[in-house]
Amino acid sequence: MKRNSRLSLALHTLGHMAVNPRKMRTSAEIAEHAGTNPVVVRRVLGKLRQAGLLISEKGHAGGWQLAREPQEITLADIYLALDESLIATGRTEEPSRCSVEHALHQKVASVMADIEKSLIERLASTTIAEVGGAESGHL
Amino acid sequence: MKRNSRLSLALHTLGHMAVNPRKMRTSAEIAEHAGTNPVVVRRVLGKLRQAGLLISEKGHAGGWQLAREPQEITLADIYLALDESLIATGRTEEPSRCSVEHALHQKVASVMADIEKSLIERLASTTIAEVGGAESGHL
DNA sequence: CATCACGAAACTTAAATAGTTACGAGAATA
DNA sequence: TATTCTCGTAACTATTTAAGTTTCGTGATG
Ligand code: FES
Ligand code: FES
Repeated sequence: MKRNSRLSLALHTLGHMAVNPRKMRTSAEIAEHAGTNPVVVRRVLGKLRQAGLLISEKGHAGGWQLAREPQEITLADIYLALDESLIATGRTEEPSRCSVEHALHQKVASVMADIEKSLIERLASTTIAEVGGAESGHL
Repeated sequence: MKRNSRLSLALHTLGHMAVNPRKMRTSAEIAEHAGTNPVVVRRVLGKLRQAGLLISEKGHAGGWQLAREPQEITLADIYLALDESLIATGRTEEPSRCSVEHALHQKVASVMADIEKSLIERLASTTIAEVGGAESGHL
């Protein structure tokens, strides 16, 4: 697994959960499907839990589950829960003494903000129920 | 200097060039202003030269210069010349056997493609002449 | 022909991310 | 109550990517 895999992992996992929302999944199971490590899974899903998308329980019958109906969870919810903006705008800049740099940064930051907003709108139009759709896979 | 600084460096440099298009700048001068290394500057500007935005010349009076008028160079030109998509869509995926993953990837890739197109349109609406604008800075 | 600048290759350093190990806490089961 | 299962978290290692550096060759100028 490579870079920026957190979003992929989250989307994939919740896509499967949408197919079978009642099933309790352990991080070990999920990790095996995703070809990664249980701890990595817990790290990523932990953020989704913080955002109120997932519920986790400890102990014997423990594991992970959707916190609400699949129709009520959009791709934007997942994207925002991870707060790792795909739109990388250079970096956080200190106040530059150079006016050209400053003007540029203003312009680019403004464009990027619009673009991210538009990205979120697009993602918000699809739920995990739709994308997990007609599926009877092995997870 | 950190990550994804190539675009920043390119924009900043061309912004200054737009203010004073006749001046020949050496990579050493540019590097000093940008707080980086001449070789890094040549690497980045080299891509802009390949894209036909800049001209470089060797020798005594050598250095870098705009290949055309500042009014004819947009931020999109620069972005595209570097071809380092800010929109990181997970990664190049091998054909996945998992239909959920496949559906997800299709959806996300489609959204990302739209978003990038829209980003380029936005960037194309500003030229470096505009952003370098009313400037008499020290470069 | 000496100098200056780019071009490019090779290498080193630094940062970010994923992966791993390890252990504690809570919940169900026996 | 003891055992077992699973999450939560911290600390560490490994991998990957980008930036920075060194070095040498080439062409142009004076
Ligand atoms: S991974 Fe999507 S199915 Fe097992
Ligand atoms: S850096 Fe923009 S002015 Fe020197």
